[in-house]
Amino acid sequence: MSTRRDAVRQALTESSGFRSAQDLYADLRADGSKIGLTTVYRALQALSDSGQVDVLRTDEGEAVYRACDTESHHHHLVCRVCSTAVEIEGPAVEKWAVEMGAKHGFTGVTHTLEVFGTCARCS
Amino acid sequence: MSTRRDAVRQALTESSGFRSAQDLYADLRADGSKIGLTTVYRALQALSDSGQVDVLRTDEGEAVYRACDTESHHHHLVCRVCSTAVEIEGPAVEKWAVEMGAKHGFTGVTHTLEVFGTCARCS
DNA sequence: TCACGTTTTGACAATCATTTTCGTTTTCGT
DNA sequence: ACGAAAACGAAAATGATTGTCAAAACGTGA
Repeated sequence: MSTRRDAVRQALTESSGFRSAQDLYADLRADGSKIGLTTVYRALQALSDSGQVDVLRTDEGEAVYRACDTESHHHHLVCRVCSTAVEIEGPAVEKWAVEMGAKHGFTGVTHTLEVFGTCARCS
Repeated sequence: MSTRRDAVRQALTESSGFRSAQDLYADLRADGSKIGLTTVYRALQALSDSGQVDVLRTDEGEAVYRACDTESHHHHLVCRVCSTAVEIEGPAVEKWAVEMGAKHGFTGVTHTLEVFGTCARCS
């Protein structure tokens, strides 16, 4: 739809890692865009609502976003230094989570799982 | 050491779920304590630094704490409604995470994993 | 018990990411 | 081109968390 949202999506796509809203805003402005911070937040909200970008929280509680190749369920292997991420899958974990939930009487089970480390380039 | 820190630890222990600093502060004050919010944050910081309590972030980015039975590595099955949590282990997942890291050249691999659902009582 | 240096505490101010508010500008359909 | 609806952006508001700093509690040696 909007040119602004596309700009945000593209800024995100140009990075292979997770980026914060403030980050993206700074990048866009640095590239000459007159976009406002509010719009960046709105775009990211819309993109994550529609499942086009993944969101996760840093240890400090800041939200970071990533435009992933697939919209299907997956996890990430994230570099602690440069935040670059690789999409990974773990079928066994999915099953394990559901089983654990059932075992303790929990319904509607979901889970969050992220793997962190230092990538080859940053080592 | 301090009575204050013990008060926070106990307030946390009395709950089987994850609680936020603001939450604990409200509880303590409601119980008649004159403790300050700053002190609650300091106590939680110290307790988590020493590994006596586990911390995780809600979707909204708020930090929530829990006094777990074990200090060894484990994960949680958390009720989405009442936040009660059960400590769970997944040996297979631990190995999987490390393997995934190695496969992509990542070193110093760690991971975060939490399972969410609605507990039997809240269903 | 008293004086004094150290640690802990709590009221209040400062931060900082994120959200709201609210005019203004653009976009679209007709 | 025209008006309604959607998108924008600047600035103010929010809310959790942290920093500051003076007062209070503690411990200890005299």
